[in-house]
Amino acid sequence: MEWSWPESVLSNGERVKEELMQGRELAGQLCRVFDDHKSTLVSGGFGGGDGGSAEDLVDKILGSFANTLLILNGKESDGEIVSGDQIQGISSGGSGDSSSWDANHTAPVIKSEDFYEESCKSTSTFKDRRGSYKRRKTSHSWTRDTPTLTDDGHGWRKYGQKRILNSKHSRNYYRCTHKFEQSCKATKYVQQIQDHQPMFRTTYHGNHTCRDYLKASELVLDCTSPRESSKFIRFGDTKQDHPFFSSFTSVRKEELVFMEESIIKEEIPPTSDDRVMTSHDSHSWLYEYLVSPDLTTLESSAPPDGFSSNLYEFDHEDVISRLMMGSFDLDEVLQYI
DNA sequence: GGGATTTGACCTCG
DNA sequence: CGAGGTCAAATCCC
Repeated sequence: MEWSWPESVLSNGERVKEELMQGRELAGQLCRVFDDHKSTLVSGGFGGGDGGSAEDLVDKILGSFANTLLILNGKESDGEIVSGDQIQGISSGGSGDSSSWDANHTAPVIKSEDFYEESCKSTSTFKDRRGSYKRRKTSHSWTRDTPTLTDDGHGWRKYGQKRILNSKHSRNYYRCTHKFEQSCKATKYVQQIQDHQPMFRTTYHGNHTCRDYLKASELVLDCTSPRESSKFIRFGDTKQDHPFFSSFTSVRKEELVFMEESIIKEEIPPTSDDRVMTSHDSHSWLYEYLVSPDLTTLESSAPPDGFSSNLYEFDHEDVISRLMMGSFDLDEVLQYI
């Protein structure tokens, strides 16, 4: 697999590095805040730390990541780099195939009021009219191609199926299980885009504003070691949900093992398309990140038996995608700069 | 019985 | 006007 960073990325490499380094530092601070204020955190209270309140830190961290993505997308020159305070409501930006932001979404920074405008408009006015809704025009969406229907960690309920023009396969529409109880606006639709080698394209819209209690209760934000904790953050669990990251849920080791077993049972033939992160690869990848004790030496940690070494050769879109998923290795990202 | 899925109707927007 | 997105009654399934 061969690829190269866009020129804008290379020229902004230092900025990217800077932003990511800041993000890591802030994440470390945040964990110390959590450590210091575990009891108050449970009751919903956020306390201050040596670098500011947890909320501020979250903002700053998310801001760093968002800025990084903007730089990667060459948006810095447009003056769209934002501070942590501005980051609330950022949804997407970028482009790509296997895991990408909506290409027609040209403005990656939007205000939170814009982001929630859709729900405000669509809820009451036409609620009693069947099939009525506020159709998304410039929706904040991103796609993901997988050879199998993988579990992204969220609960989804199918609410529709539609035959699409010029497409053999119908499109299945899903909404968040907690749409009504928690007013979660996240939706997605899944469509098979290949026949010979089954490939499913999942398009996500909106962010999860819900908390999946079943899964969240199983997750432990272990910040005993800042070193470890900084590499695996579940953004969806922060008090302040973030459109950038909260659509994905981190996956525990046990869940990954279960997922691996599921994949094995399905006996899905491997794909030759190395641009697409297969579910098997992604699971293994996540597993590696969870079990790898060393944040800084991913390259040196040998892949498990049976895994190709080129598992770690991915394009920058995968990096972006995994940034979105809230779990990534900083140094792995930096090696491409 | 309650939650999930199916499916045709309905609505919006390009 | 038609494609795409959503609703909700009917049905299925545990």
